[in-house]
Amino acid sequence: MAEVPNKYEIKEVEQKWQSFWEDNEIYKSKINKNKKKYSIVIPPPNVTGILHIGHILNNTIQDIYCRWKRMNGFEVCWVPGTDHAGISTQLMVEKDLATQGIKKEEIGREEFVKKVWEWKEKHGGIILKQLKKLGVSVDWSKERFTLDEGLSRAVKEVFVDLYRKGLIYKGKRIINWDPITKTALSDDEIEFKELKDKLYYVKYPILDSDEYLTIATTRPETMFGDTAVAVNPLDNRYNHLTNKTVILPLVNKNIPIVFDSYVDMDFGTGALKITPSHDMNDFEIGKKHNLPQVNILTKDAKLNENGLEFQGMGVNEARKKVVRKLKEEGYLIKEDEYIHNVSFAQKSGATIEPMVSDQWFVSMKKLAEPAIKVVKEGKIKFYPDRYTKVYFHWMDNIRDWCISRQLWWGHQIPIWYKKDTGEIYCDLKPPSDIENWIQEPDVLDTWFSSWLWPISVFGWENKPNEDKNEQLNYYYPTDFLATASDIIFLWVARMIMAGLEYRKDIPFKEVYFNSIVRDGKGRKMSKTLGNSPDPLVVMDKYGTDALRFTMVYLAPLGNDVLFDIDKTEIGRNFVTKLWNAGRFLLMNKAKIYESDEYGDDVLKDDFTDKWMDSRFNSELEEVEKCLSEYKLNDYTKALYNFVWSDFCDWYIEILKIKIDKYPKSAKYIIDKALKIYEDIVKLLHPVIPFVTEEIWHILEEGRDGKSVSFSEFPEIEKDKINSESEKKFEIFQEIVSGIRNLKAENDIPYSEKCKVYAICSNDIAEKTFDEYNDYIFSLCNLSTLEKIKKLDGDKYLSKVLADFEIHIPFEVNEKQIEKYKKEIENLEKYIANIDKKLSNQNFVEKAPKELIESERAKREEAMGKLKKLKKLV
RNA sequence: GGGCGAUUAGCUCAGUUGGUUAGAGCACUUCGUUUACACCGAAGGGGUCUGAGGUUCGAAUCCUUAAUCGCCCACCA
Repeated sequence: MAEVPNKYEIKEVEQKWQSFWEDNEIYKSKINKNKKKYSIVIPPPNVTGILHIGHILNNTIQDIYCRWKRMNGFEVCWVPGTDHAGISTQLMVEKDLATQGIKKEEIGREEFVKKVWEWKEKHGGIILKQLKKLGVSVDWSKERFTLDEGLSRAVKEVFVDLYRKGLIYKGKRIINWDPITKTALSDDEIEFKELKDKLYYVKYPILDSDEYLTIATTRPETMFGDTAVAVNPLDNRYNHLTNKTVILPLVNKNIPIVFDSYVDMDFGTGALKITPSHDMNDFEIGKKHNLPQVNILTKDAKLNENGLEFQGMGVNEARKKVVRKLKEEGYLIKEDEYIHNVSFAQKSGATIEPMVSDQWFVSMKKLAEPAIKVVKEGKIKFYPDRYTKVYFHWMDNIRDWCISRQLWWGHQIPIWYKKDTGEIYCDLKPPSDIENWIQEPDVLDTWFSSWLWPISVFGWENKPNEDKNEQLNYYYPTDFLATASDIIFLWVARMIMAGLEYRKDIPFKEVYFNSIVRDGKGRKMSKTLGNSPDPLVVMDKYGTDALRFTMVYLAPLGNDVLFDIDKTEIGRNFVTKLWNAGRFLLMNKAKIYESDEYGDDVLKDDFTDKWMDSRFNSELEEVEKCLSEYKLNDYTKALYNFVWSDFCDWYIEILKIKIDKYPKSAKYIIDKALKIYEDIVKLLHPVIPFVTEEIWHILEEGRDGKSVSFSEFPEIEKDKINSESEKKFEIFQEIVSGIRNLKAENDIPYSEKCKVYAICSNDIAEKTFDEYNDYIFSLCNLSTLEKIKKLDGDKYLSKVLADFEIHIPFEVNEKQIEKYKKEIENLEKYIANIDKKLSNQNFVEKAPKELIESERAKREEAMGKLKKLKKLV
């Protein structure tokens, strides 16, 4: 038998098993047609990112399912990998080069991309090493990267295919321009922030008239791009301005007044300046009225040659100067304080400038239709369910997806323009006479590779031959996706569309949106606040199992988790408790096995064993239910309570008495307990893999080279669930707690052995008492425990329970009398309440019979108690 | 502006289809170092469920409404 170490050496043990799992590649998955498969693809983190606390929860959830399914005999395949994260990575490298005084334009595209790859080799993949420490049971042999050869090929396949189907087009549109990274962004990559600004009222002179038309704007500096002023056709103030023209101040250009119902009469002056090149709505109005577009900004958001003397100024500087000039020339009427929303780039933080430019788009409507259908039909389920609504709302109003990015790091678009004719060529391979062509310089949005992830990771390089791709046919569709809810549109929805378009099948069956992790005060984790704990530090301090357990324990489905480092104590303490329970059982086993005084006098399963069998199987039922319904924190909570309270506080405590009392049966008693313990360890393995692996190996010799993660998950034995055993045990607990309580209330130390008389109130109490009075005696530390029919004399401390009266011979004190009185008062209130119900005609007529019966029973019980209590006062 | 979620003990949260004297963990109080565990054990105090209406024999639970907090979508210059 393996030696039982005293202390659980967290770091050492976790390190040992992590290496064992990895070195032996035990989680490598092979196609096995005889087994049901269970596959998951990891949400690929940024290749240069580092592990943060949110990753812990997300990956632990996936790991729980992989380990659980594996123990249930599934062929489990969890594919890891990373994302090239176009914008973030390019920004990072640009910044790094800047410290060396190098600008990317100086070294050119090819050299720059080389530098990014070097950066990726040097700094990339750290996050995967960190995930290894977390104990994720992924198949490392299948690791992929969104820019590796195979995935790049898949991206091209899809681009070319969509282009040929007419679903990808190039268009001059107004897009979100990020002046820092100098690229277009999709609508989903920007966010709005409330800003305190000014609303300026500027008058535009009306041609051939003394009149002015006053407009209100927050962006006077864009006036150089104005090509009209719009008013509402129903606005009586401006009826007379039909076919009139205004003179654009400073520029002295004539622009028309147009009438459009879009204009809100109640806002500002009811007159709106129209800048089609630099405002989303103005762009639409401009198109409707055939207005020209005048671009006034350079790619880094400075005024261009159209900006007169303001050319070369940044937007903010230009605004100040333009306002000053307008004031000087008498065009500025007033300025008001104004709070409005301004859009920013999520990644770079730049203020977005809407600009008109040539970009590539995916036409989404047609792709969205089947993707809406599968969710409607319940083929894909979201947890929590409310995200289906969010999904439908976005999908029903889907807009075309701007996929071109003016970056260098990413998949360059497989489009070539003929130098002389401008003819467009689109294919996987460049044209043969490449010298006559120029490739589109733009790269694709990072999500254009991510949306293929569940397909492409299985080796979908060669679409035409996909039928022969065994991996894909076996593992696709995947079974489960765990991700954060903020990428439901960016990623989840698009994967569904891509899956249906390219595999004619959903990419996953169930989507779990895990909680957002916040700090203890409910604030978002952020670098600037410095409130984001480093998971590696936490793992170091408390152990990886502890962190995993705590995160899941605290994270309810659909709500945020408030996480503090200190809270990891929950998991750490639990792991220690589990460990110590095992240590205790094994120590006893060692003692018993080396002595021969323990014979065959076997005490077959007694009431505690029957109770434990029943409880364990109910617990197992609960565990399966929680896991299949994705109630992960209930899964951990159920086991936490079961292990701590039922198994340790009651079962093991009684076991101590049992082996003392029946030494000859000790072997049987300990083995029985160890069997339950081993099953508990298995139930906990999915969430705390390290400690359970260690325990499993200590429990039995000869498990070298094996892993608990491939052992069988316990099966429910329904016939062992027995409500009578549980009821009896509850009555037993009632009297034990009652006596302890009575002692404690009266300052009788637990160590002081005292005398207790018990009167049983019913048959089942009588039976329970007779059978188990030895245990009651020991657990309460008594000198005598006697069953009586009637009490003699009146010098007792007493307690009336549901099934028992207990009495300790003692001088009665005032304090105790007060207690009785208070309890009598409570009982009277309680009974009055029931009487009120029972005397209510409506209740008696309408309530279900069982309920009325149970109310009557409750009343009777309370009355009994009351009578007995009254005797004591 | 539209939608969603939350509001239960000092704190963090459970509470299934309306029917329990409303639960847990942490914190707190008292007792306890009895040979698994002080990262422990035993016992205890503490809430009428954000406010106001309503439905019902019966509401923490259903409806209406208000307030507060949070999130998502839209982006009226």
